[in-house]
Amino acid sequence: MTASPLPPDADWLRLDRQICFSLHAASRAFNGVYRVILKDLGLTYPQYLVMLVLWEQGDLPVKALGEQLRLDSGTLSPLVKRLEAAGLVRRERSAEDERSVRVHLTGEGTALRERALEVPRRIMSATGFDLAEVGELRARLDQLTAALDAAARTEAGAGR
Amino acid sequence: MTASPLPPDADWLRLDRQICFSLHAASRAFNGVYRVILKDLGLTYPQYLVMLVLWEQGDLPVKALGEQLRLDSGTLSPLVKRLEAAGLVRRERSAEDERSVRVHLTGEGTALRERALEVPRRIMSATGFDLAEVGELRARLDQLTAALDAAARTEAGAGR
DNA sequence: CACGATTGAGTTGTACACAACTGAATTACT
DNA sequence: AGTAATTCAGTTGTGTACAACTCAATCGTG
Repeated sequence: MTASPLPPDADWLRLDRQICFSLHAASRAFNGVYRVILKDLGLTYPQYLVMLVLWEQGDLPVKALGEQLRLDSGTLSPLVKRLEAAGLVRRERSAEDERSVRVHLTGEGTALRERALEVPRRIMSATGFDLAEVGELRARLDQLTAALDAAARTEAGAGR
Repeated sequence: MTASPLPPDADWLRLDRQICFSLHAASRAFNGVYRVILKDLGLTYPQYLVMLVLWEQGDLPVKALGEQLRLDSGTLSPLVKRLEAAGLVRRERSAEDERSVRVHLTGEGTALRERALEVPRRIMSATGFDLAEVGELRARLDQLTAALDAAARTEAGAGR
């Protein structure tokens, strides 16, 4: 059947290409700008995220880092090892719970914060957005993430 | 000096953590939902993007695929090879330009489109957004991407 | 026609991201 | 107390991303 060149569903495929491509592209573009700006600091974008959390909240177990950044140990373990190799953090087995590993900032890691302070402004200016627009976009994205996370759990078994 | 616990710049670092984390998380959440839905089709999210372009536009050289998806040959070459290994596409050296490789859909690759038609609706429902909201977000993201791309080129030499 | 520059695909090396797994430590339950 | 279930970090394997590079084919210019 269906020799029609463009079934009605084709419009949906086109739309899907557009939206998922837009998000994918935006994420990679963001990543690219951070890559350029963070090169001076010797950090990658995910490494910068980890450092931001540590600067804000101090030493944390790997587990807590993973919860805040939604990264699992498979991603975080080697990443933190690279930060350690760079001399920015130290890893220490917790005394109370031998399973847990706390990530500590070194002096060098703490000092790097001073140089990182200019990063956000450079990013903001790169987006061309003002504070309100950034806030609005962020709210939208968080809403989207929440919906997608909820759906991911449901979809796992559904769809058949 | 500066024993003050939170310099004014700290607010910017916090904001930066929020916005870049939001985008990062949204992108990964989107990826996660696609991963679940595309598992039935045996495709990853980037592979699905390639198939969408091929379904829409027919056979294309690797170069054209890369331009549309903003992926370079380092990413695309192995990806297309995996699609070929899965029997969905064929690669053929172009006759006119021996440097160029055209990616052709196989019968199996073309047939897969039928099964992919339900993907967009499942994604849409997972987002919890309606058509207008998706369109608005997409416009915002494209605007952001354009600004970031322009800035990336400028920032390369600037910032010093 | 010749030759240097450019182009298209592919390779190499590094760094995420994540599923699936391992192993050790801790907790829960009986 | 003693064992099963859980938790935390780490490892392994696959698949992107992307910079930097190679190599062959093609183009541009003299």
